[in-house]
Amino acid sequence: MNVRTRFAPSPTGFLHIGGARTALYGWLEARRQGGQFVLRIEDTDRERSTQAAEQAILDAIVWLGLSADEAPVYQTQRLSRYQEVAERLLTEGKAYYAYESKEEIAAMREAAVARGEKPRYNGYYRDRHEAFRDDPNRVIRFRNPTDGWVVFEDKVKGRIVFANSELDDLIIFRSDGWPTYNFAVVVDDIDMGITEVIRGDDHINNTPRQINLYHALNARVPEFAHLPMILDRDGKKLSKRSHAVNVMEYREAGYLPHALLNYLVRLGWSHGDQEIFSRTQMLSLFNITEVNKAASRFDLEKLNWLNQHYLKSDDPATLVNELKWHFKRLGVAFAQGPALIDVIVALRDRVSTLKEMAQRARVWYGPIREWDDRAVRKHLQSDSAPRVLEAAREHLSQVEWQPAAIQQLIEQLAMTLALGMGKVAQPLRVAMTGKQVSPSIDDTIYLCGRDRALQRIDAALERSRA
RNA sequence: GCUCCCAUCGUCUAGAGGCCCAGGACGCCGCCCUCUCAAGGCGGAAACACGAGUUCGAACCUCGUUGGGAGCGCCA
Repeated sequence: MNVRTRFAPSPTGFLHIGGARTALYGWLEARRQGGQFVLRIEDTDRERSTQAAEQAILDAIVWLGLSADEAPVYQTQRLSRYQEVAERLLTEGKAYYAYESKEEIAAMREAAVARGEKPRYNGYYRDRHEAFRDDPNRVIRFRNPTDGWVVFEDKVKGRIVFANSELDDLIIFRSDGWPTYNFAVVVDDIDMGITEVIRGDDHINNTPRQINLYHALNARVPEFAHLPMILDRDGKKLSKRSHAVNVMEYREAGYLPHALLNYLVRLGWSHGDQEIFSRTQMLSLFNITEVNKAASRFDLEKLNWLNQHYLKSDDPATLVNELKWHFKRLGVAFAQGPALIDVIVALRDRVSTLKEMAQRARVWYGPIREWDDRAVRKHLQSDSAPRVLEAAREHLSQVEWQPAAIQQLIEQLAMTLALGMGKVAQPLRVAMTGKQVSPSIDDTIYLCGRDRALQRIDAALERSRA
């Protein structure tokens, strides 16, 4: 059977990390089996849906590389279809008009709660067969079975059973003439030929109602896979407070899309002891039935590790564009300065994000922005510093401008001056960067370029005498 | 309140009755390497929520307790 999955965001905000994982799993599940992954924009909440949010979600999906196989479906463009299906249910007696006001319904709920019951609709219009009438409170409700059970085999949670007696007659068409979520989802999933519904486990409680709707429509019920939630580091629901929830904030923070994907795929799923998964490996190994049932917490430290892993192991050439993106955001004029690929190789063992890389690389593209006073005192204002700097200046003005040659020069310098490498490298390091931390000294000098390196030694000599 | 879901190191997880006095990874700690910081190498501390039951034998099966989470909208 041709497998079709979908990701169905509502355009009321950005794509958050939990949504990204849902999309990833749906994408993997469909692609692994040679099926299709499609998008549906659930924009029937016209109050809260925005064009900007929709675009932000689409952009994030593109950035992650979770491309859909077909054009997105928009619920707002399918109104006549929903009306048609609701009509059918009405004529078949499987749905009915109800005319309570919102206040009456609220009172109904309160009364139910007061009686110690679940807040539910009391079915007043269920058997009254009221005809259509032009009433601002007119809604269409689904005639849900009152007894029996709804049983389904969830692909991650296993067998789940609900008693129909726990359910009530849900509204499928609102008084404003738009369908409600549970109804639109079912009609869409049927029309789109969705075979596996993959979504957060906060939807488990909606599932029995939806299954009853499938039955009423004589449609084949798809399979369901309810994914556990992703919690923040404290085990609370993800929120702006904890850390970034917006996928695009991870790009801004310097994470690689495949690192994020690798992190997400391992959050709730595993394949033995394997931690590193390329897209291709995920595609062949992932199986939704192996996903964990329990909620998991988002751990930034592990994401950092993965991100650095890819920074270190990816072909540096493939990182050039991503680094440029971060340079632009920081306003770094990267056209004048060392080749980006050299910067990447020099820094990738030392940072865990591209943002950090871009920040640390600034010294090679512009003036030293700040001086570490401690570094200056310790390494520039030492007894040996002036000698080291002067000798280095002389030799650097002539040496072949390659890291290996520079390295050799410095080692010789240490010998000639009878100083340890620390006494030679540290003053130069502070001279080149203003700090006592940087890549290896040969790279640090090399990346400055000869002119800038010599100027910086002159400036450092000034400071060493200050 | 009612319904549903969940429960192995701090975190992500392996484990589908004996292979487990529980393995890997991140993080943490120590040592090595070293021009700084990293990276890397080596080593270490660290968990089966609790209680019954089934069984010759339980992290794995059953029941209960406790603790988390979700839902109960004319939101999705």
